[in-house]
Amino acid sequence: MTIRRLSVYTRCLLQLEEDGVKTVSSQELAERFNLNSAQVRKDLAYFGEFGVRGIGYYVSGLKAELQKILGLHREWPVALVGFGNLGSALFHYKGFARQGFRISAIFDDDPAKCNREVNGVPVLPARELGREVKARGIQIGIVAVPAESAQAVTDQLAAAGIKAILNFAPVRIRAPRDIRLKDVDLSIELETLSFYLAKSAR
Amino acid sequence: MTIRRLSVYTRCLLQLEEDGVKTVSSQELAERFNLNSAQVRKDLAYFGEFGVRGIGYYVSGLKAELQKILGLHREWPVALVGFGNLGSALFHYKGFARQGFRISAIFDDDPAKCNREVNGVPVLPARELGREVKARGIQIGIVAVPAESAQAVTDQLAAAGIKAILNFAPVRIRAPRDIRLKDVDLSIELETLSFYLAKSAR
DNA sequence: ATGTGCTAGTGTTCGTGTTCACATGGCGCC
DNA sequence: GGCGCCATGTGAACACGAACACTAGCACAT
Repeated sequence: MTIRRLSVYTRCLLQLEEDGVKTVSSQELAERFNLNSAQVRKDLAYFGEFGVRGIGYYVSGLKAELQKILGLHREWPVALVGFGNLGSALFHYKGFARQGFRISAIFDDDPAKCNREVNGVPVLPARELGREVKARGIQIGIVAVPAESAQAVTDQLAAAGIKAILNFAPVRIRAPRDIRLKDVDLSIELETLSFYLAKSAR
Repeated sequence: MTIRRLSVYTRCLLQLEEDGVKTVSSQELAERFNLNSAQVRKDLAYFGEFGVRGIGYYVSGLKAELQKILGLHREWPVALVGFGNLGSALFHYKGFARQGFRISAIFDDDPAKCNREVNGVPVLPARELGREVKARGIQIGIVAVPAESAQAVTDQLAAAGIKAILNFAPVRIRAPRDIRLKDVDLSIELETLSFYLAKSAR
């Protein structure tokens, strides 16, 4: 099953709740994402019977269920490694906090950036990574360093006992099997776009 | 067919070429991405017979073919809208330039950021978007503005005749059917990670 | 209390994408 | 020049996810 869709639904439910909508049908949800209503129902029914026949789904109830499934009912402390352009963009990105991801420590090798606080979050030298990650019980790490240092950072995170890594560096990194690793390659997205442009120009 | 994989292959071939490797087999390629070798061959054979039986694929030849298929053999001028944290991160991101994507104009509504140049690229007020995009023949736009203004920016880009949009704003935006639209939602990626963490903690 | 309408849940069908296994065909060595 | 090697290319089997169409159940009106 595609977990991504659950995230999308959750996002949508948050919006609907803000707008004061009480119930929503699978049909309505489907239309917002060009999906099939049956698919929405299957996705949701997979985890339990959240809907009410004849009515639809109660927005706040469904939201709570999905958040629980996605593990968003709690706060996740996150370590951000790399505080360059991308790192600060991610740090200031509003979307993370809204879903319960709290960047609770930033690491960077540049001494000029270290040993100060940004919005109450400490920026620390990379050598303190292991200790801090353990001390703060951090399970998620975000890698936002240049390609060259991505593998070294990953190894450090792994050694510190992190459970999941979101990698923004444009290289394939290797991590122990028990660590969930997800790559976000910004230029791959652009490349698929250019493929379609090139094709239609052909 | 998943175009994403072609991008991934290309990335790998660039690396192999740098390392001085002349030929590569589908098996070797597959191992690098935990794929099936048959799948690699199918992906590649779909566009032509690039391999040599008994040998494998010539790295530089295959790279050139894939780049052509992906439209990476040429330069794509790109418009970047939004020059906040994320915008500058994207602007400085090395990966784009390497694949032929050249950000040739930046737009922002903040007058403090406008009417100057960054690394030779002009930062212009958003109201000039339409004119500049047309004048420069820009076909690809990157939306890196807050959620609130994403739709307005999209409409402007569409009116300016842009062909493809890469959207980083965490909202679903609507664009005319003939515009290729791709969303990158940074927190969805984190959410899938938290799903697996929450599951294994269960 | 009963019927009607609406929408969730679900077995089945359908299509796409992945894997398997084999035949095909260059290349080099004898 | 012929023969064997080895990796590609590809038809067939398979699996997974998406779409359809039907059934079940709740709410509200009569």
